[in-house]
Amino acid sequence: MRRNAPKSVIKRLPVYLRILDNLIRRDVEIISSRILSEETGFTAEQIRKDLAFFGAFGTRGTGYNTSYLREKLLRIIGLDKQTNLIVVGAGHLGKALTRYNITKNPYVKVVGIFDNNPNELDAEIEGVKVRVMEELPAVVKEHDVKVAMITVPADVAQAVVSTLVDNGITAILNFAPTKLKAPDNVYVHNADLTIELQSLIYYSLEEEKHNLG
Amino acid sequence: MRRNAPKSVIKRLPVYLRILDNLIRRDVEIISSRILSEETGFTAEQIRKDLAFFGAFGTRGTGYNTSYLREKLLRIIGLDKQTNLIVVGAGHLGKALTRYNITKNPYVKVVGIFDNNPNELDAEIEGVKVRVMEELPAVVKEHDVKVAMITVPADVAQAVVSTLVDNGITAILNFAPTKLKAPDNVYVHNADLTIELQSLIYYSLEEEKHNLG
DNA sequence: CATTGTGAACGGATTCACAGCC
DNA sequence: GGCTGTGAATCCGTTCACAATG
Repeated sequence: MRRNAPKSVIKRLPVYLRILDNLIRRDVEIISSRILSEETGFTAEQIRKDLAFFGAFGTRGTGYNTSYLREKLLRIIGLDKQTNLIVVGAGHLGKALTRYNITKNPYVKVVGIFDNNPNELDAEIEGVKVRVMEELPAVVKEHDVKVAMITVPADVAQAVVSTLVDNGITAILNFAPTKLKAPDNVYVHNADLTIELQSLIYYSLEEEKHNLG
Repeated sequence: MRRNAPKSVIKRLPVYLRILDNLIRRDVEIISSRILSEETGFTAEQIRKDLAFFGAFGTRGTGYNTSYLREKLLRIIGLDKQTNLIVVGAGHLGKALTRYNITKNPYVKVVGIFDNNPNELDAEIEGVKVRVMEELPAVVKEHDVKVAMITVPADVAQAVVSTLVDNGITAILNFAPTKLKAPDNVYVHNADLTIELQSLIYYSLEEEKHNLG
């Protein structure tokens, strides 16, 4: 196996994939790093370096075959086979995320939604029933789930993480506004909307200053 | 005015702010960078550098006064005065985000939600009525809105951006899975959940490999 | 003497410049 | 000739080490 891929590279791969999907839909068969650069906003060199990190996928003088590159990227990201995931927290955000990724992503399937609030129980979201936390281990086992999204309140998020880790989850997308502790062999990514929004406010004021000055 | 703050620093400020809020709630008056480091997972040096970028807020030998530092951070981020924002796209995600930030964030207020889907119109989310796009300019003007969140489908997102820019919006949080073009004096931040989820899948497989090997 | 604030060293990611190849 | 692939140079953020100071 090669050395670990930089995080920055991994975050760009899904962008390439999406653009390739669009290109293929429009029957474009070959694409250059320069055009990809225009579509993504990343530099052409950066795109070539990103792709070259995983292998030589292009043809010098010509460009990249869109279908071939797409296959490679699907493989690299792990989207060449079905990924099952669970959502913990069936509030508004949890429901929206469930609908979002079921409808937008053919490679990824939500196989369980969990919440201990009795108001949410037995609701069905896109055909997936909301279950109590006690049923989590069985669902995770049955569908060999490794990936979870957390949309519970901050004060219970850490307890949820422990449960997830105990049940063999290896990657967690955390929407709860709190720092989570997890073992080294579990990858936690924070997608904290409060932080995004507050940074945005900072930049809105920067722009305003700049536009005035 | 000082040089531009690195993006990485700006993304950490809201984290500090949240922890300070917690500390103040627990009547903690002084905090060291070492303790902040434990709470955030960032290194103590990094925290000191981040804060020092904006000024000398601490006391050598003692630490940082929590209330004082909180005030400073609120000021720096721009949360010392009310920020009004609008949400474009009243689908599940748009509604969830509206509820999320209204309930979680006292400094920030959603003053308008817009959608041209007649099914969504006249619905009320946390007391805010869903309006047609035609009403956007009036609402933006009335509440001096500079910040917008976009949760419309990818194929209409660029048109929405144009409308927003024309109406004086200077910062956009984009949840639509597409790259948006905007003038230099408008800050666009992509919060693309597809990308987050796909990167997560990559890491879940990395962890799995690592745990096996 | 504990802790901040900071110049210097380091490291990782991006950009440059060009060699390699169709 | 045109575009990929890549070593070298550069840039930028983090870490280190320590001087400054209440």
